[in-house]
Amino acid sequence: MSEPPTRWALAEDGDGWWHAAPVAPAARTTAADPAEPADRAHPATPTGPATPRLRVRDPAEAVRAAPPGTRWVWRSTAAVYPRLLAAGARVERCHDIEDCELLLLGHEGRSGEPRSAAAAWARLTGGPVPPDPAPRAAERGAQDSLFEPRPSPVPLDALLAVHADQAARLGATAHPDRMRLLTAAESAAFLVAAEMNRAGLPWRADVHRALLTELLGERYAGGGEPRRLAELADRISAAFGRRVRPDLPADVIRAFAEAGIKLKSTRRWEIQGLDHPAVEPLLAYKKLYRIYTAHGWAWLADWVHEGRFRPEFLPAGTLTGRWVTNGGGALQIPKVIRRAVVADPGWRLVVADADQMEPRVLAAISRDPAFMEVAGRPEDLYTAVSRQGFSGDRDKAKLAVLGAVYGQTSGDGLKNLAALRRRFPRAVAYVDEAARAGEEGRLVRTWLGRTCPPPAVSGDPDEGGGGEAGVPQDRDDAWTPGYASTDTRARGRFTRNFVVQGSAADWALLLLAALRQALVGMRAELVFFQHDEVVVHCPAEEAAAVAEAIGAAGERAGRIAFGDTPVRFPFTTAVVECYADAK
DNA sequence: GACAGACGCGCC
DNA sequence: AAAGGGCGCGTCTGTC
Repeated sequence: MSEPPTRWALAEDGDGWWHAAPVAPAARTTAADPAEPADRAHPATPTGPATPRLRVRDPAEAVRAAPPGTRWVWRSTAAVYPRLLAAGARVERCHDIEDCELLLLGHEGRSGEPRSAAAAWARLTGGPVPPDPAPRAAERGAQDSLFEPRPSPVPLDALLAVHADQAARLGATAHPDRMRLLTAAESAAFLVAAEMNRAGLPWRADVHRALLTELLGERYAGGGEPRRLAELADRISAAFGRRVRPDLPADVIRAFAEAGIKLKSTRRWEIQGLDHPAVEPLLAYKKLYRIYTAHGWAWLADWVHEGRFRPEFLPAGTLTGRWVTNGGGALQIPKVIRRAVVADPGWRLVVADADQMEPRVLAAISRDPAFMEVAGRPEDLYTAVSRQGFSGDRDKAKLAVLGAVYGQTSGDGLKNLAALRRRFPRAVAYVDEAARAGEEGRLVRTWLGRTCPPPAVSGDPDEGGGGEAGVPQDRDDAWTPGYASTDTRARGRFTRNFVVQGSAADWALLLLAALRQALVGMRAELVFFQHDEVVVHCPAEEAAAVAEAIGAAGERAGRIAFGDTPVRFPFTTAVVECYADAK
């Protein structure tokens, strides 16, 4: 495909009519899906009165009228695409105006400004800029958006103008090709999310219920905690010699204090070393209580219907570009509960986990020759690192790498970090520089150009805020011996991690886009995505091809995102009937 | 009763 | 052994 795809714009007018028209080539924001080179700028072709325009009741009609492969320019994929899917109108690619606006505003250092299409249009025309509608509350189980405030409609011509403006602004970014790739990939991710929301994750409520009874015991008719939780609570009380409510941290701390043990909190790691008879039942209680409240019977009733768990996936939900889900805690499903995720009869789950994704991404973005070489070997990355100055100790090597990525400040990690720095100076310097940028109030970007917003303005406004770089602050915490305040150092840890976690998220978007494309023509469906892991539900006979496609998509994503590097992006892949069997 | 923030813990 | 990144979400707790 050398010809860039046709672009059409689609807009709703507020009276139930949809308007569609081709986009003049000069206005293309471009680029690409991961598969294709960025659309190049075209000579201006004015959209004259001769341009065909569609006015239809059903947007799916417009999709069917346009050439296959058209890139759809619309306000918001999440607002439009579910309806198209329901009408059987899948699209291949899109340009999500409001997501692109968010990315551009961030890149331009204007992250606080409203990102709606209406706001973008207002900025373009000098009108009053409407604030963004409040992020909608999770509507548990609700299927209708009847009572949501509807965003003001943006006429087709306004949409076209905003699109043209975005094309120009993309061209003015630090790395236009990367930024175009990012917007295209994230637009594709919104398509994937809508399709995943529709498909749902296969979920066996009967298996889940049996699991709950096995773990937690029967529920009593009168309500209250299930049997095993009640028994554990009794044992805890017995150990303290009085009634203690294990789900009340204050009560637990008081009870330990009465036993002569001072605690700062009731976190597991603080409790588990203690010598007290309540420790064992208390830890067991915490674990089960968590399952009971977060993924118990109530959760099942709320979230699983007709054999599917349907969380609402939301790409770009975090600052770093990771996804979040709205409701259902889909990205925190405890491992033990995954027993309930079972493929349909005759179908399989292909579960693929990218191996040590973040260190590999650090290798690629830092261009550290030694680290890239290590990340290109066909073996476990930490094992490979451990041969480089860690005398084969994989755990130490892993700790050092994670310490570098997360900003470890103490413990043995620091010593290991020094060894890492000697062997892979450029890689460590890359994250160190990101941390310094954060401490000095500068902005950092991911490889493709997603930009971290400046620090929140709450509290002292003198921190970071407006790019007064170069002066590490030292205020409000005399107790720390360091050169910078707690907040400043926290900011440094955030920006340090941002460049790695965010660039990994960049890669994951490309992975999803490439995989989605590879699955066209198969019955296989993407049903789950969690940062570095995908789950595809497919007929058993497609499983091998799907596994192959995932591996290819990962390598392709690495090549498209980071260019030609030796870094590999392998997966651990399992073809299973039950999700719990994948690990 | 509604709301906000802290806590604690699940996942990556 | 101890404390570093990103989240969602349920519960508790204090406040209005």
